[in-house]
Amino acid sequence: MSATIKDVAKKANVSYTTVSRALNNKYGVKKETRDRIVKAAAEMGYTCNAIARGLVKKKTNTIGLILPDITNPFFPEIAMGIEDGAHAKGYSVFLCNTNYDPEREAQYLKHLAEKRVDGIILVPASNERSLELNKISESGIPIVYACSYYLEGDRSYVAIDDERGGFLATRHLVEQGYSTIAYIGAKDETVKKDERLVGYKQALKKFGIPARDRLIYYCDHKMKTGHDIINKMISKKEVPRAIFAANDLLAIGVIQGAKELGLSVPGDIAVVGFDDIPFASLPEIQLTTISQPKQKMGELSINILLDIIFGNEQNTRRTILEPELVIRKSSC
Amino acid sequence: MSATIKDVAKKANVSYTTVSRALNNKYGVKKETRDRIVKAAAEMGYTCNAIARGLVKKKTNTIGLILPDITNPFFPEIAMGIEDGAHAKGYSVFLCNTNYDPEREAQYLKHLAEKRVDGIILVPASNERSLELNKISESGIPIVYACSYYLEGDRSYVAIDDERGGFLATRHLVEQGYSTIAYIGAKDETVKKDERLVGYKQALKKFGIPARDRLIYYCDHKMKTGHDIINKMISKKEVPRAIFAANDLLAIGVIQGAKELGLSVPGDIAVVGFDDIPFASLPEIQLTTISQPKQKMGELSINILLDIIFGNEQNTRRTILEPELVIRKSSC
DNA sequence: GTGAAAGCGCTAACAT
DNA sequence: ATGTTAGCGCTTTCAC
Repeated sequence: MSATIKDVAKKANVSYTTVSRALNNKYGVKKETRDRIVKAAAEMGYTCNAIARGLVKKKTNTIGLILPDITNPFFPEIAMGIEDGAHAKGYSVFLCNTNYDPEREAQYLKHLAEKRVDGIILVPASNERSLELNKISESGIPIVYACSYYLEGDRSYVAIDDERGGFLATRHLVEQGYSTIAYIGAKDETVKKDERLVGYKQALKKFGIPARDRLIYYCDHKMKTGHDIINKMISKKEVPRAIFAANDLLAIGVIQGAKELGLSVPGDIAVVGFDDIPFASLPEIQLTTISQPKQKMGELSINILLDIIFGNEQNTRRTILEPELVIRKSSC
Repeated sequence: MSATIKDVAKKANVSYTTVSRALNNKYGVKKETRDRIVKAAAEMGYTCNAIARGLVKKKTNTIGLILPDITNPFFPEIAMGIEDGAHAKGYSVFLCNTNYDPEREAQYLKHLAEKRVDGIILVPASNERSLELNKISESGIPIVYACSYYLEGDRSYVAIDDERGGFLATRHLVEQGYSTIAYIGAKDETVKKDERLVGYKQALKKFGIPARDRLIYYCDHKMKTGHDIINKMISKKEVPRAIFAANDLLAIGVIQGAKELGLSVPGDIAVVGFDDIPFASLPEIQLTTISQPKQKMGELSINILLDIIFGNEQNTRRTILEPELVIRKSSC
């Protein structure tokens, strides 16, 4: 189909080794020859075959980015930072959207391994450590975990202190005078506890407020879920005075549902979210939330991964960033 | 590093061709032998090298997705549909974020060609037809254009009728009794006119309202820009009674800016957007907008591309979807 | 400064 | 039903 290095060689009257050298700007090619080769290549519309190169160099200049849900505005911010950093160093990135499905995550890991990516940035779908993940780790493909961390093993990660975030959010609500504070967040029955929930409980404990199970709602991460939960609370006549939602989408869903039910926020119910997605700051929403440095997390993830790939790093670099409470109207 | 087909062959006491056959479920391998091979492969943690396979098959099971800005919630919806469809058929997708930079788009096209992707879905950064694009077209890599179309050439595309959308938006504002209607949208001095602007002018003309240049603002696609534009209007004392913004992010920025300035929407100024991103429907925003069938566009794009790749299609399939006016409070 | 030859890990004829 | 051989398009020794 498209011209190969041999075609160019023929046209320029040199061996194809020389073409390779010339096109890769290596030493030992006379300027004159090089020019002739470059010209010939351009005329033929030669495009280097990165697949063939990858096969011999055992390096594809490609990484994989596995994340749960690209339609949650939190993730595009991170993905953008990663893609940007990767592109700047000549790397391409495979986008893998797991939809929070561990099985699908495992499939992606397998595919990425087959495609011989140079590294993977993984925002896990769950806290379960899949078999596939173990295989990848053994295979030697560097993985950087983003937005999540495990303390065991020799993993590199970039995350924020979720527990601290949960604590800050809850403390803020307590300080606003609330004592009936509900928590809604993703269910996670596996090894690692949900750190945000841990922070929530910690704050309650610190202020002498008993943590009640009926105030804790496990759910998924969608806006509609937040909306539905507040409706459920109403129908059960169990509407708390304040809610800490483990992500902004849930929180915005709660606000939406509340307003539809004629409840005022924060008048009837105070809401705090988590993430600080761009829409949280809209004047119409004004969501108090725990801010994550999204861009920085993206940049750090890719930089660390590339460091590992280039061998500048041991395969373990752990970074935990500080969450920040951003106070807006939804809680005051 | 990782085991190859030859290693497996040695372990299973067969030739490596047989291993290839067995692992690819081809005919002509005794069940017994196959089982032995599969077992050996599993024990050695063999992972097929898709790079090597790609080299011989001239097929990578990989596509490229080039889009302008993944942080604009319009695009993740489309990207999700595409990624989903691709994954279902065993394809991986490269995410390429151009940030509306045609030069960067050209770079991506080149990289994707080098990586020998089987096809490309392109949401163009501009209406300019780059040299790189011509090269790709010639090279035979199938391209499906999404959210944008050109009538010349033999291109496949999936888009909505932007002109019709612009018309619907503007007509709606006219019907609400407005006659001073501003347009804000991306600047596009190139070949193809901005169809949404064309629709805007068409509607004005139809209702006998003169189109005034000073009511037309060219800008980028960011929320902050909408915010800034309304401020600029105020300081020039040129605030129109209604604004048609060519995308929702701009529109939401306008609403945000207006509220900050103490203007009520739609009381002082009516706003209509374009895209119908998920946040447009929030009770706090209630943005009247032109809805694009995002998920459908994503699905169609990938299906058409795969059809072309599989050879079920000639390399030209054009789909133009209907935009739909969604009336909410920002305009009434 | 340039060329010849080997080989990356796989698939696809062509044998047997 | 299995093995042999020849590449895919490139980089990388090792010669000259």
